[in-house]
Amino acid sequence: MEKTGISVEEAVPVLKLLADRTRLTIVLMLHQRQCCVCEMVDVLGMSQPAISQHLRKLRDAKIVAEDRRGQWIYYRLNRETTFFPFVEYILESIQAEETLITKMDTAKNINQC
Amino acid sequence: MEKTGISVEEAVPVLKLLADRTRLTIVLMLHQRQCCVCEMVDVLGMSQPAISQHLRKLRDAKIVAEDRRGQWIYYRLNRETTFFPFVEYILESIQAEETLITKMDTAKNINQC
DNA sequence: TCATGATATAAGTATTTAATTATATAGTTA
DNA sequence: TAACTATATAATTAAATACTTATATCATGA
Repeated sequence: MEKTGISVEEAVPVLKLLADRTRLTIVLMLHQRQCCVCEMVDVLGMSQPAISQHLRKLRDAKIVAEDRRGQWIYYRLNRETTFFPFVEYILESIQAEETLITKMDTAKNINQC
Repeated sequence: MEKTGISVEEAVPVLKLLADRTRLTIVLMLHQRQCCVCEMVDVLGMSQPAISQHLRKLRDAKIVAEDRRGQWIYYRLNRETTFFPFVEYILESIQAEETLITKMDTAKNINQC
């Protein structure tokens, strides 16, 4: 059992951000592959501002990072933090619903991003 | 990397409960050994009702369990849940402050529980 | 049985949070 | 440059949350 060894102070804000169904699903999606916002909107069936606001929190906390490519902004997990192994293990402990991948593929086809 | 394989629905409420400094410290204490409420009050320097209310939430979610022994109620981690391995790994990923164990010992001496 | 100590519950409150709607910004293409 | 698409931000609001203080419960021991 490998330890990531982060402090309570470091762990709490990370756990807070993962402890929301919408954000947890977002990071689970990003654990599969990078995604642009429109895909998340489709998959999660939620308003675009809601998704953007969740992404801002995740970005501020450095859990995710963005890459702009033309019109689209692709999000990905930020692997450059001390707590990334902690986040990664949590994500790997969670079984994404079967439908998540299906929905991600569908979203990718609907949007041309 | 062994997977605990819990669902998003199962993970979110567990993460919500762990995503609080006080509760996370409580479960970190219980990961060391069982404790009674008065020890937690001492270690965390918080009011007894505040601790009791956190414990109720943790108990309702089956993250912890209680054993009454006379006047004292000892709490411990509840190992009988599907999500226990998930909780355990999170706790093992977090370095408890050096002072925590010291404080736990001191509390144990101050109270006769 | 009465006083005491340990813990739980209730009621109230201030803060945080996650949504919504409306609007702004920024890149793309005609 | 104008229209369009993708994304972000702002303002607002309802709900959830983590305390506080006051009180109740429950076991123990005089």
